Amino acid sequence: MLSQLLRSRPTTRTRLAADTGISSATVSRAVEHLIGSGVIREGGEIVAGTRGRRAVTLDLDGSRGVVVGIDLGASNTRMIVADLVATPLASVELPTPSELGAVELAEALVHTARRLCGDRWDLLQSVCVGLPGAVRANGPSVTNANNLAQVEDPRLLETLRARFATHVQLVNDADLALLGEQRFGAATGAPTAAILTFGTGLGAGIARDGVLVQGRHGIVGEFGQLPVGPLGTRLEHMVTGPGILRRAAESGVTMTSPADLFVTEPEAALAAMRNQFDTALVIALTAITVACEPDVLVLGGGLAPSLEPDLERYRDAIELHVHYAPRLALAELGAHSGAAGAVVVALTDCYRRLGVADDALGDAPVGALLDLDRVKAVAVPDRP
Amino acid sequence: MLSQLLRSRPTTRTRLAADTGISSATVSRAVEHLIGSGVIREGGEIVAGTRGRRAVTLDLDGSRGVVVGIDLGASNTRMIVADLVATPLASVELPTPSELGAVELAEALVHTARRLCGDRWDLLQSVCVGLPGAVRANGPSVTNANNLAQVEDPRLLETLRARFATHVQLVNDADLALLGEQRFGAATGAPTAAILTFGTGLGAGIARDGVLVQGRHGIVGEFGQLPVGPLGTRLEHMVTGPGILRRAAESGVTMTSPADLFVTEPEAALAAMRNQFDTALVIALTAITVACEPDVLVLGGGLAPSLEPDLERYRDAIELHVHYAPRLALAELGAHSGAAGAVVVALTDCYRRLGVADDALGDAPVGALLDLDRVKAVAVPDRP
DNA sequence: TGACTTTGAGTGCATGATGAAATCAAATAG
DNA sequence: CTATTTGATTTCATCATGCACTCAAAGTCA
Repeated sequence: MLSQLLRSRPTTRTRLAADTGISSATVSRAVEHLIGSGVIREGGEIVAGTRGRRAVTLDLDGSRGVVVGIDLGASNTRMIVADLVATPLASVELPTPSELGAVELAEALVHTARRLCGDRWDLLQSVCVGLPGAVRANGPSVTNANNLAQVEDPRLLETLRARFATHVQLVNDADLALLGEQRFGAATGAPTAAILTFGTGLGAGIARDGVLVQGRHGIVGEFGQLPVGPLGTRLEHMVTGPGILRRAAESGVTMTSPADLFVTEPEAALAAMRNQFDTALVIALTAITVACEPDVLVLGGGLAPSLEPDLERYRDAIELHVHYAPRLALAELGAHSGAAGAVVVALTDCYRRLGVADDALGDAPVGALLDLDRVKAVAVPDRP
Repeated sequence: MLSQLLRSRPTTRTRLAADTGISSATVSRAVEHLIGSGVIREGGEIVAGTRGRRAVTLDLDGSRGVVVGIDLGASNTRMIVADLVATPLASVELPTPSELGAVELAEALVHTARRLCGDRWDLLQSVCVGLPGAVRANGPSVTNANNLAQVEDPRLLETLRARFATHVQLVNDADLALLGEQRFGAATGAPTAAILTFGTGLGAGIARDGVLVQGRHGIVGEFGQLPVGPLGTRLEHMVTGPGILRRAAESGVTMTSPADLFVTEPEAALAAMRNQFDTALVIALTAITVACEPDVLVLGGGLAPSLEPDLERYRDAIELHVHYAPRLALAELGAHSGAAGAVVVALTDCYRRLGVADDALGDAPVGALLDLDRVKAVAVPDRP
């Protein structure tokens, strides 16, 4: 019932009846009940040019609660506060206080969230935090967080839960970025999609039928660990910044930034390195393709924009190997995809508690597009 | 309702009521209806030593229909006829008539099935055929069937459907082998599992939460196509029979069978080849692990038994790379896993039509274990 | 052996959800 | 201003459900 409302929001009683196959009588009664309990709200009437009585639009009452989405990156942290229909209310971007321990870090996050929420703090329904590590289902606990070790400390989650006093979920940051792009960015309309992020390490996320594929040990998507290079070099070291720079140094190539690899007319030594990069990248892309056959494969992270001119070439290479290639696309939300994805997860949590059927939770638009301009518009200064 | 019956078959009215939370009154009424329509049957009473009236056991009436599972391999074809509770009724193994065209091949299969079914032919409810190729969801059509090209001809499916006059499904053979092992073999109790089969080519199948992961283009699991070797050699060529023999010939190593690679004390040249094999295999295993994080990874196909002494070593290698490794297990059903999986798919199709909820279809035991001895016991000669 | 206890299965009745059809409401077309 | 169209609500009959009770069939114990 609510499920269909989410799918085609905003809608009307008549459309709900038609879409669900439930009789209009029952729909009316159910809607009456939902309005009574404050979940749904009647909106303005449609200005339709047709004859007959005008339908009353129905929508979730977004103002009944807020959620917080946090992307806790190795260097920067982004946070978005949104209402229950995904309207961004406030956002902030600040350097991650990586010098802090787990408890202090958690308290700093809560403090910032409190500032962003303002007088809506009491309406907080759910919080999701993305972090650069593997999230195991037991607890959950975090492992493999090489770039921000303190998030492996279980007291981080304990403190967050205690101070936020609501549901708090931890999720891998690449998974969140994928969710963000799926709902608001490059992978909209692609229920099965994957992402590959070139950050400090190589991250990947997979979603099938609108649901994240998250193993119990959180290692789904760790394609960076594949020992595909000569001497068992990990794939990760061949396509991410630090690895590229190290390999350049070993080969005696001067390189100030990994982006140098993508100049249009490279010298021989650089071209050889670029070749190795391409080979490794195609392996990663092919591996993801055969792992889940995504409709769209999103490329994100700092290096991704440099790859734009060659997307078609990569796509052809994949197709050559497996006779199919997903659409390759650059991340559209950029640095905000993680926090946007965190908002999606937090909203999904809210919707589940409202009784929305599981199969509808993964469905395409949770609501208004979370548009970037608006996120920026509601940005507040780092320190008050 | 039926769903729970499948989960704990055979059961009683009282247990059904307890398990589902539905009142015993409703359960009684529903069971009455199901018995009336012939789906369910009352069995012998439980001999329980407890006081009180004895419960009447309920079970699916398996004799109301039969299904046919076919594994159409490049060299051999296996077929199992089973009743609706997965009791094997007849089986046969015969060389694949690969010289035939698509239509003739289909008719030969139907002919054999007819012979196996005997007077139960009219009870045929569903047929599933496994074949060595990628099955696309549109149609479905078949691609990448290098080892049995005629199955790509759409007339194969047309003819099968026309002659069988029931539902006929085509599924990738590795996927079926996985299903077979999941229900009856090495991966029982592991709802998310994967298989890697070393046949003429390298096949793989993935199931998550008891459901096969089948992309629309059927290329999920094509890890054999990863270009991980030197000069872009495909993974497949480094771990399967033909590739091994060719590489041996190139290196000047005499090898009569790929199994020679696994002798205990190899010469230097052979050891080097074995090393390459191991490296490639670990890449494949790691790729599957990060693709879906299976609880069990089953190894099947002709070469699999040779790997037994080294399973622990491979497992350690995976764990080294991604800090988690699935249990590695050899296929238990051997050559029968594909046909057994085909029976599972055909049964699932029947159950779905009976109205069993989707989430119960993937649940562990569809019924009596399809035990191998019994399959062999009901084997009929190749030609009558 | 026969009354009692225990457990399973079926039945009467009240309840509540549902949908078809009728009714009320609000708009436009002519 | 009336007819028509479309949306929302109400009426009423139907049906599935669960509670409580009864019937059935077994063992227990005096």
